[in-house]
Amino acid sequence: MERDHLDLASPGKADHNDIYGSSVASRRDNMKHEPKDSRSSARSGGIGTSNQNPRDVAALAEEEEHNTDDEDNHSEDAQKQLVLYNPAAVGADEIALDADPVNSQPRRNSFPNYASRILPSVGAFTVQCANCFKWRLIPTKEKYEEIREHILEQPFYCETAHEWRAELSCDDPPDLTQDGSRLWAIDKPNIAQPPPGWERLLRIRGEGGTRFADVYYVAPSGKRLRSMVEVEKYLQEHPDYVAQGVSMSQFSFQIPRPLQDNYVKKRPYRPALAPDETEPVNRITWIADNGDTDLRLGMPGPPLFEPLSQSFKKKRTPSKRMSNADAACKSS
DNA sequence: GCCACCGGTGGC
DNA sequence: GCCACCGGTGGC
Repeated sequence: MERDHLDLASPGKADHNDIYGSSVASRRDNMKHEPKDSRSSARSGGIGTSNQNPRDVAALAEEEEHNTDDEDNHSEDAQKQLVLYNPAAVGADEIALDADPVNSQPRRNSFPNYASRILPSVGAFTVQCANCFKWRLIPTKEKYEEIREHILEQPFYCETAHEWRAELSCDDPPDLTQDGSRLWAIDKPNIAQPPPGWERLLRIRGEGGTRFADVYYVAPSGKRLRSMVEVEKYLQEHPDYVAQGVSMSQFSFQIPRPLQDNYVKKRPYRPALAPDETEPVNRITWIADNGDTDLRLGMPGPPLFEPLSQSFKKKRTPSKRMSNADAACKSS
């Protein structure tokens, strides 16, 4: 069941697959750090184990900015400029990938220990052809959500893209490959499209945190809801939406998973937990952008897939809030 | 005071 | 290990 995500770049091995991707873009500014490339030889553990289950959906992201005040272990992207996905930069007129002005906005967290950090955000969406396994860019978030909703029953093929790319076929080179140039995450399949007028927002957290991402639903009123409990409550308080047909089944707070193995901090072992070998149906993978400023359609990209994780590992320093966590940890 | 982002817990 | 929920907090 487990397959190597690298298979993506070498179609032909996988079985029936449909993988979506959403690309996450973030910017890096500046940098005072000397470029280093200590990680050029590093190997990603994550990639090799990622699964390419036919049910997978993937998200792709550019690397987020590093904490500029941290040690200079962020390696090599010192001089990288922030790059949001820019369709014009692709230089291919076959596809116009929407750079989502909302999701592409660089975000900064506001925590002291994350100073200057810019968070990744979704910049593009991709889906894997179930026949050739090449990744195809999806022009809009809406189209992506539409495809994702029924991906299990209606696999995606290159031909599916004819709606926006008339000539596309499996003979064409992939729109992009998992070349280590950005963060990848495998999305969940069959997530309902948000109700009309509502938006499903995916917010990528900074690396090294306890969670990879958060999903929010934004109601037409602008109200942000962050759990099924909140949605339910909101609908109860606003029966007009229910009357319009909005139902709980249209909401899902499932988040994608980073391909990069160490993107999320591991939770300390809890002996009470039963071992669980079962792999969820889907896995997510992230690729960190190594500085390229565009999604190079059809271009192979550098062969590396080294862990961006190395550059993030030491980011988090203890804080007062962590001392609480420590206390909680010890007490349990 | 709001809210976006993060941590942590409990459950599985 | 993943998921769901929600409290806390700094910046605005």
